[in-house]
Amino acid sequence: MSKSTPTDAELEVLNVLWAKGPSTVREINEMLSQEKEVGYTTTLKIMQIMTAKGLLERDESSRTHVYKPLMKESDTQRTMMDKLLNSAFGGSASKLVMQALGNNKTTKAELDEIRKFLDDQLENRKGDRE
Amino acid sequence: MSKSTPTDAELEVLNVLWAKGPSTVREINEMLSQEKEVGYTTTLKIMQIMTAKGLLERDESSRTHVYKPLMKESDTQRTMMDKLLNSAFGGSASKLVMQALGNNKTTKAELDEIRKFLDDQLENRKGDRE
DNA sequence: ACCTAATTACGAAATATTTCGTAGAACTTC
DNA sequence: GAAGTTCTACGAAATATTTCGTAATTAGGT
Repeated sequence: MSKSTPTDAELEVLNVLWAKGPSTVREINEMLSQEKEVGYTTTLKIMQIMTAKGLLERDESSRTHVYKPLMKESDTQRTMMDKLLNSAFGGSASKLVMQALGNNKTTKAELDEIRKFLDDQLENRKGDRE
Repeated sequence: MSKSTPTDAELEVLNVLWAKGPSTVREINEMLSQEKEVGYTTTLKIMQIMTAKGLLERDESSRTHVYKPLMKESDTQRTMMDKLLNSAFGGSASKLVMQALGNNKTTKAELDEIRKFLDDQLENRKGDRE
């Protein structure tokens, strides 16, 4: 049983929900409209499908339904990462990480942060099998 | 102009080509068949489409055509990384990296390798704006 | 009550992707 | 050179995703 990743349109909806918290279709559609042309019923339909799939849950107590995501952002990120890792990087996390940091305009602050994180990780492995 | 990412089926073909070098449809199909059921003409069609899209080039000098990728593996990895970065991580490479390394069973050897890489990166930024 | 605006439900078209069958050409073998 | 095998071309079905129009319902204002 491996989790499925949301489609592109679904992910856009999720991003708004994770950022703003539970929202109505209109609220989501207004956010998305700032980025691109998208009809109200298009957003509605996507969200209805997501609800049917179990990606969202909705509160129908008022006429205007309020939706919220059923998965945590970090879990979804992990699932999508794993997919990319296996499909494009042969499962090698180090290759992926180096690609992510390589030519990119990652800031020094970010690099420092990652290094700190890495030191922690290494620390926590004291005693592991090498 | 932002590059487009290959579809799942296309990526599977590319992975074989990057690993094995220029190959025939039969060779690709045999590799893919080790992983999953897939008909010969299915693989053929995918590769024909990829050629039409400019993802592959083929040598037709012999009856059995020989295909090779037109993009480097690393460029494709980067394009796919960027897409994931922007669609699921709000553009934050550090979040992505930490997600990749976090709960994962990344080996100590890999972590060491990444740290080395990171030190190089930081070294190369001496004199950058902080 | 009537009109208008907002909302949901639903079907279906449009697009993208994946799969495969069939036909015909090119090569092999006997 | 006939029969069988391997290959490409092509169309089309199957599936997945995205988009939107229309109809019905509800709420609010006048």
